[in-house]
Amino acid sequence: MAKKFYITTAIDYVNGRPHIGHAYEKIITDIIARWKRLKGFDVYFLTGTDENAQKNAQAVKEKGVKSKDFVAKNSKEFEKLCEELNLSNDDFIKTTDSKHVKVAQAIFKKIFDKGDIYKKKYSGLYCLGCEAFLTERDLVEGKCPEHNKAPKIVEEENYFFKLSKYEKEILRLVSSKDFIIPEGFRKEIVNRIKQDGLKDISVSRPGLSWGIDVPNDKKHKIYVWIDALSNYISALGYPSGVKFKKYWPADVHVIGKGINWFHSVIWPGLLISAGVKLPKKIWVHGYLTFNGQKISKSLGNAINPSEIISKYGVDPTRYVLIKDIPFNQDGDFSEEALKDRNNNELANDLGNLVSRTLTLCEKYPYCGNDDGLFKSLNLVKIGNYFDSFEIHLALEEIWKFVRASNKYINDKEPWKNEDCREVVLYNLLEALRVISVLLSPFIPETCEKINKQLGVKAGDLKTVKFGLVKKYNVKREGVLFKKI
RNA sequence: GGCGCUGUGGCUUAGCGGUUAAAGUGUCCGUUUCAUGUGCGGAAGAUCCCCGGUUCAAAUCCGGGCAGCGCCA
Repeated sequence: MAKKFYITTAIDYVNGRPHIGHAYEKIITDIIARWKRLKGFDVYFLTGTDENAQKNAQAVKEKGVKSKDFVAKNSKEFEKLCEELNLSNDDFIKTTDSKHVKVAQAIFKKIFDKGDIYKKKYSGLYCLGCEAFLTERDLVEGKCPEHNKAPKIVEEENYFFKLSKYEKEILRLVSSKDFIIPEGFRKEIVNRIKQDGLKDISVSRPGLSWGIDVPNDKKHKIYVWIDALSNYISALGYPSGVKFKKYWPADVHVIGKGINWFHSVIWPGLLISAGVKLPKKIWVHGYLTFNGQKISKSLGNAINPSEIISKYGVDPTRYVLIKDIPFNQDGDFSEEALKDRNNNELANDLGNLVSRTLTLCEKYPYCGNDDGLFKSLNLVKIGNYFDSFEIHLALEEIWKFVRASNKYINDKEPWKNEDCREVVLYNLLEALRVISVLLSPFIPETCEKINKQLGVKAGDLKTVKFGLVKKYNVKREGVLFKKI
């Protein structure tokens, strides 16, 4: 039986439309999911939307629309984005789904029954924008620096989770080198726990009209931790669902650096208390800038990925978002970079390679043995890069083989060199077939087109070797990438 | 303020203790036509942020700065 692999993205707030940062996280997750499928894993890939956040209620208030309509409409945008990005996700969870509501409450109850949730009065400065209590030190001139609004003094009675109780276990967990990657984000968490320790956290909010009721206490709503994080198991049908039994624990949670603490500390705390197995890995990625500028609504530079995709195509969009952005850093997205990458790498290197090869193969026969082209394919290196989640380097390593293939045609000159023509053309066809398999996690639509022109079916990783396919049914069909 | 990340040719990235610091892009030159005005070859272009230290040897390790960014429940 195939080994399972469960991978998730964070769920997105639906108080606004998707931007390129959302697209980035979904794409890198999709690439890992597709790669694991190539390796023969039984993959489950989850993404979705967080619809219960207080921010949504605020947005509704500001716009004067019906909350359900607002949330449903925006959530649809995110679902549409998944299709546009050609994601291979197996499910799309919404935290307003009834199955999710039940699980969030079940988790709350489980932790409560264990004695890890208690009621306490709390007074503090509450910022509506942050949906959180702030300390005096956080304020700048008496205002929340992020939202530029004075916080209100609020006294609340809240439910608290005994996170402090699990400090030792959590510290041990995050100290493991495999749990949080890249290393820098792991250090951040470890140092913070060692330095400040863990305090109990509030897991409810009173008097809200929006969100999931605390079990047996309708005056309170479940706060974001338990609500949002439990999507990863509610989607699988916790506690008794077939999928839950099969796929949990998650192999990787893919998240942005802003929510590392919640996933690496609070989520494990909740799971330990609830007696649920822990996820194996948290993969933290950086943020995107657009033309070198931070993406924000106030700057008005939030870029709509749908527009980019419809303008340039899904694969150039996927490609450029991966190629330039390293594993442990922030990255920049610009249409200029997309244009350069599209023209130079996708169209000239890959598109032209396919085009010149197929033209020759339609004219001349091909067959023979490996004559050295495959030496430039380092599959081990590619695999290692994937294993360490350095997918931009994996892509670069695959590209070396694309370039080597172009050089190979030049050197061998099969159009005039009859002696080696048959063998060279066969080597090229095999190279294209293999390239198509290896690139399929990154640019799946293009690889389907290549397969179609070669007359082969999509292969898995076992098919990445010379000489596997003997007969091709070559049919050239237009260009793969238009120049921009 | 505490903690952390990043700083390599014009640009985007590799390298992370050991030959003349690598690749792509951009610029310039040459060359080819099977191919999408594509490909291939070559040239110019780097005080590897700064200052110290460790070492036979440092872009790479350590300390201290500077700059950009992030996290602080």
